[in-house]
Amino acid sequence: MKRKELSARQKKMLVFIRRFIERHGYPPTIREIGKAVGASSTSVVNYNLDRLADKGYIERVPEVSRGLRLLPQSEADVSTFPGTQRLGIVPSSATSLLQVPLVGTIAASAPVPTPDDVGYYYDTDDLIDVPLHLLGAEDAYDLFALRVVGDSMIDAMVAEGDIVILRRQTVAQNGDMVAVWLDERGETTLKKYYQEGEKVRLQPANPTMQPIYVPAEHVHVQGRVLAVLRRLQ
Amino acid sequence: MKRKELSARQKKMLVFIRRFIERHGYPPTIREIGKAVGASSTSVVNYNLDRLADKGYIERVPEVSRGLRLLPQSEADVSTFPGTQRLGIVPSSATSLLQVPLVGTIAASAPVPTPDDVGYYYDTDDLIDVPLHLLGAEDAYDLFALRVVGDSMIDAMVAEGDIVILRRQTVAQNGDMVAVWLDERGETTLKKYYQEGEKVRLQPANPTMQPIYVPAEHVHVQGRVLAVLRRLQ
DNA sequence: CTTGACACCGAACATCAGTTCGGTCTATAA
DNA sequence: TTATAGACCGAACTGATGTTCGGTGTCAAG
Repeated sequence: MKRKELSARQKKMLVFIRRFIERHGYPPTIREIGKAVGASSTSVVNYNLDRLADKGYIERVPEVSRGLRLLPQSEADVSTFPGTQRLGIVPSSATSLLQVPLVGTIAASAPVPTPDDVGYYYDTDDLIDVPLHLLGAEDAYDLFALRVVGDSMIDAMVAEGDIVILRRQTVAQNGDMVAVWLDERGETTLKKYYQEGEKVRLQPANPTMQPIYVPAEHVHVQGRVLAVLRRLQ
Repeated sequence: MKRKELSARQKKMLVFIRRFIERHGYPPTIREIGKAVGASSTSVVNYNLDRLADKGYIERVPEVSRGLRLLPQSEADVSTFPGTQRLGIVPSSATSLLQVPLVGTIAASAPVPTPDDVGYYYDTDDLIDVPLHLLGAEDAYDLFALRVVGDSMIDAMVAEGDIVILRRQTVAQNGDMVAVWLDERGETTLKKYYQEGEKVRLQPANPTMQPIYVPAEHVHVQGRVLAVLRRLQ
């Protein structure tokens, strides 16, 4: 995600999107954007939205109407985080935290709770405060937290009782720490992910421990680990 | 515009909408709401959205997909929706966040920096945001943070780059996780502390590893570990 | 018992809105 | 010159999404 220069039209679009969300509380449609910036075709807007996504300014959700979200542009620009803009809250990056729903537990013997996109999170009332700095430049969507049960994650340097913050995703980049379900073993584990041809190398975070190799079709990424919180005593 | 008398379903819907916006950056569709709250028909959702609008909780925009807007609620009202306050973004003026000075690094080969080494805490401009829930009911005095360098804390389940939050103290209770300076070895380590007669048993957090025993006079407690923060990627 | 308000259901319906594709224009490189 | 890539255009296509409407069940008032 490179933050490259924007064309005049792309800048206009970005400003319009930001204003629109502030005013309405929901993002504009492609046609609304097109009308605002004087694009004569929806495909032009679609095209430039993809460019904005390429350059890391926005994120798109395919086949979802108004499926746009602004990504934070700098550590100082937390005002683009969801929710803040509409309520006029402008926290400085150094002083804001996010509340992430604690949706269950993670253990070697059980799959990660896979909350359906709707119909799950909303009734959890257990929220974990997470400082934004722990989430890096990530956008703050699709985050959830799990409490570690048992000592089975020790080779990931994760202890019983730790809370892991994950982002729900089904694909991983090499080097990502991910929660994966291994259907052959009936096992959930936290490992670093490396695609190597037909196989996936799953590398424990503990450098003294050995990786395992699993056929790619039997590795189901459940989410990427963004942070681990441990409270002692 | 009354602000009361929400049915169970309407409450659920409201909570869901807030969460959804927080996570996605745009409001849900009628069907997404329906699925979440178990309404079998879109018309039911439509109906209850109108009720929520009547009661002043939301605003609707006709014939616009995801045309929902949450209306600001009074503090009292917001607090009746556990965890939804401020849509996840909490200013630090709330007492839920503490700023702890990052005073240096911790490595096996070096003593823990003392305040004398780094000047007075408040001169440091590197402050770590720590949610209070990670610190328990502790008093917030004499806290400091260290960044872990090297893999030497692996047996404490602490990885390179982790940030440990400590409280400055020179005595420890049995079972406390502490940072100790072992003068015989010229080494700093993180272990669980157990006084056993003339000796101290220092137990690694990793249950598969063996404790070490050190004469009490050669164990110098530097501080007690309250929390560990790990950010990945 | 009848009535009416209320909440809900199911199924259509119309249109809103993202996607795709063939094509044009322009600047730059070969 | 020709070739290529980026930006743009217009139209069609398909799925997503808000709306409407006839109907059911419940409950309390009359």
